[in-house]
Amino acid sequence: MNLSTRVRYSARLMLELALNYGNGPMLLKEIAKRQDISLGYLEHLLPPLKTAGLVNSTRGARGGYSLSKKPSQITLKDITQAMEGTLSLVKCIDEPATCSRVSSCVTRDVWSELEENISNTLEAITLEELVRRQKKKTDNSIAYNI
Amino acid sequence: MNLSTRVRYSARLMLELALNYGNGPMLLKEIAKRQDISLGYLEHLLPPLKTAGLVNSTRGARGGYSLSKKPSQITLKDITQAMEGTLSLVKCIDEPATCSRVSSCVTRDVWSELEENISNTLEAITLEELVRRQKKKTDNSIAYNI
DNA sequence: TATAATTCCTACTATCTTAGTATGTTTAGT
DNA sequence: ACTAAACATACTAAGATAGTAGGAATTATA
Repeated sequence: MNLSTRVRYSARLMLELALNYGNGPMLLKEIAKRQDISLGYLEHLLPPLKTAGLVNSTRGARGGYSLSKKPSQITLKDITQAMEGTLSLVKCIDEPATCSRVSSCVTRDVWSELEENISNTLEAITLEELVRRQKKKTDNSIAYNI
Repeated sequence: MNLSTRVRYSARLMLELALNYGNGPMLLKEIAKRQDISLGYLEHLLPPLKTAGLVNSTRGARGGYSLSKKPSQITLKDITQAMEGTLSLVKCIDEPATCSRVSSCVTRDVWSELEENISNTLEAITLEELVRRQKKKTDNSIAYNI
């Protein structure tokens, strides 16, 4: 039950885009710097996010990335699903044909319930919420430093 | 976010022990047969379950395994934790020192909340509950076949 | 039109995890 | 003694994961 680096980094990347929302395209290079993630690796994360319709890109000089929806309309579920393809915890849920025990297996049922639970939790967290939290942290930190 | 075979098989193994609860030690060979899991692989799952204090074993001829507590006192959280060592989704929660961003990282906070959620869900499901569900399924299936 | 900055694309690699097999040792009942 | 079982250890094959490298395509700007 480990969260992949792909998903974790994507969440941080999307948070940066959300923080930048409304200010035009943002450079991947800047995101890489702010989040301390290698540019080369970040580049791998964009195609799935684009395919899922979560980000827009502008090519060429002065290009960059931006959210394709308002931060309030993008959830952690969207991001996770974009990166993993599915939220499924066990194969037999998406593809029942792969296991002959499906109809009688109670463990499958509970994994399915857990998955539903996770899905709902992730869906409840929007980028807007993350931005709100991040700003709160930053403000507190500044207040501390005065 | 994939559930390992170790955890899934362990849950099925423990369910069998729960179904057999009160009838003395159960043969791993029989569990292997009933659940269609290779005996050799099942053998790997027992040591962590024993270490976690979830099962007892009797060695030698007429030996086998049995639950070391009542089915109502063993949860899926116990089993998962025994097999994975931790429920942690991301390393920075158990080991904050591994990441310098810990204090300012809001994604860490939400992963932590998700983890808490999963933990609670797993803790709410006991082997007793699984047995209850399994018997219900079996009964329905029998009723169907009459 | 040349240049520079950027996204985009593809291939490669090294490491780790996972699932599984194989082989033998120890223990205890009969 | 024999047999049936748990227990222990080592090995392997396949796949996933995280990451690097190198270049192609696109576009603003001078």
